[in-house]
Amino acid sequence: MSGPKAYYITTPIYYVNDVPHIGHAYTTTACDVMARFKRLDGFDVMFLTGTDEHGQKVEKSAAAAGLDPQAFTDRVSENFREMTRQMNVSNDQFIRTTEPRHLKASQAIWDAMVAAGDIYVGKYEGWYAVRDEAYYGEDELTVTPTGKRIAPSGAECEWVEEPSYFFRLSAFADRLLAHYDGNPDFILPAGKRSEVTAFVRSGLRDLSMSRTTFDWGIKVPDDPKHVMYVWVDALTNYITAVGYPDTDAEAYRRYWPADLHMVGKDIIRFHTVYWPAFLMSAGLPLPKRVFAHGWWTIEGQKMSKSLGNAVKPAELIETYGLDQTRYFFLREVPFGNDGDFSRKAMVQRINGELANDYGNLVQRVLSMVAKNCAAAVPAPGPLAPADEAMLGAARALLARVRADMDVQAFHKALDAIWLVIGDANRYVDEQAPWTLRKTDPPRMATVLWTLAETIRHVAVLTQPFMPDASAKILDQLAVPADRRTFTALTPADALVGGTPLPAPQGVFPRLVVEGEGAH
RNA sequence: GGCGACGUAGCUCAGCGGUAGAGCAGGGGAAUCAUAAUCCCUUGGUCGGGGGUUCAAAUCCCUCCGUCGCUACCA
Repeated sequence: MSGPKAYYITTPIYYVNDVPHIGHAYTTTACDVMARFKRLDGFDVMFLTGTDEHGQKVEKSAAAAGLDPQAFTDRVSENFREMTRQMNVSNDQFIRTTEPRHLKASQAIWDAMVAAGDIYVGKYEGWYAVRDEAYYGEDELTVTPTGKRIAPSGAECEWVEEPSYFFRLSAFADRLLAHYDGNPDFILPAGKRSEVTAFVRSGLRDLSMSRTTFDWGIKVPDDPKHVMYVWVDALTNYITAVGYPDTDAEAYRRYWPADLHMVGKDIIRFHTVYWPAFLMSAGLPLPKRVFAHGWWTIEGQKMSKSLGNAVKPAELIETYGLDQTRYFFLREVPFGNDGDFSRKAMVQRINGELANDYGNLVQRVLSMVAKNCAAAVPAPGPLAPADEAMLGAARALLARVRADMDVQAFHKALDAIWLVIGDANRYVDEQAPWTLRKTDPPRMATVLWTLAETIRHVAVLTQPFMPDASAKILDQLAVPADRRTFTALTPADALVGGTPLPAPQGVFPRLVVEGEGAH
């Protein structure tokens, strides 16, 4: 008994010290679209997101807030849960690295790496700025005439040594390179794979894996003075969530290795070098893919704390609408590239593509049906070549979109869908059902049915991107709730003439822009 | 410095050996079912500069200019 194929997708766990912004919402939304797509395509999906709650910064922030770290993280972790709700994200689990199960998993993978002989005791040394509580590289420092080392922040540094456990990362370079080579889609997009490969090829140094300078973290087994390097802890969340260290657990056997770790481009090394090396050491299978997406600029400017221009997801939803925002995220930029978020681009996408192309297509068709077909699905007569062509385009869409989604080419998937929407608008004009109404009503019914059936295909396929709006459209076509998966995209599930339809309602309102006004 | 990517119409980009493409923006027209939405036509580029290979180069090679990324332990 194999059942449906499993698909396990993860967001990074977000560092609770941050306030959720457009970047977090973007990553999570992309995963959500992927997860929804796979579910509709018949996969048994496990979709994980969560928060990373350990580390020195959190410890400090908690102290500054007058809370103990656990109480502090309990509070701020909620910000990210709230974001997933706001973005209508369908995650199956929300993991927190302060959960007991995660302590257990982290210590277990540590023990496994120790057992493999890949962890040893050494000392971590470097130029340390007490004021910043951070180490700096030699090349980052400026030396004063008196020989003092000054960090970029202006803090004075001193040479510090602390005992530390190390991971024998240097021993894994060849195996990592072999893995990249044998699995060309392990790191996407391809440009990122080249960077990582170049980095690994240049030689790997062993990795300091523990700290003794703060407490807020997972203790090293049998040596509680040491707290694990936060990335050991953080990365392990992906297997904690499926039951590790119980590798016989149902979820572990079903979902691990993960199909896709989605990450921002800033954390690609942790996911494509360290994490695979940890897993190799522990004797666990590697995830199938790590996809590194790009960053958003805001109105052409980098997001930064000093500029205070971070965009909050809630504001986007409030201003533009939830599905509109989700659509924009995945349509505006080739997935993997950096992109710019601007009000102008947002309005252009919403009005041009959602309101005018898609929304208006649905509206013009459904209102003709409502007025001229007794508020029921029209009954088609014999299909003309133009009708067959229209339906052929709609039915060919799934295969096209699936191929694009398989490589996270969200923008291409949407592009393909919009080509059919364009075909449909063209078909309306060519067939001119408003003329057929007077000259050939049965033919009008066939045309309107063809259009409704085309829209059914489109709406089923836009569900992962815009769940609510797509549902409204499918509601207006009276498509039963259990006939909305991709298995229904066949002639056997085509709209049936005579099915009563509700009154049509607009789905994507136009945004009225200042200065545009009504003419 | 090293490695790499990119530079194509006003904007965003596709094309990656066979005499330049899309979307949006701009201009003209058609239609009137529809959220004044739609459809058709159209203006616009010596494909960063120079050199080379080839019957033929945005497309391959060299070089120059410009932009950007990576070049490890804050997460």
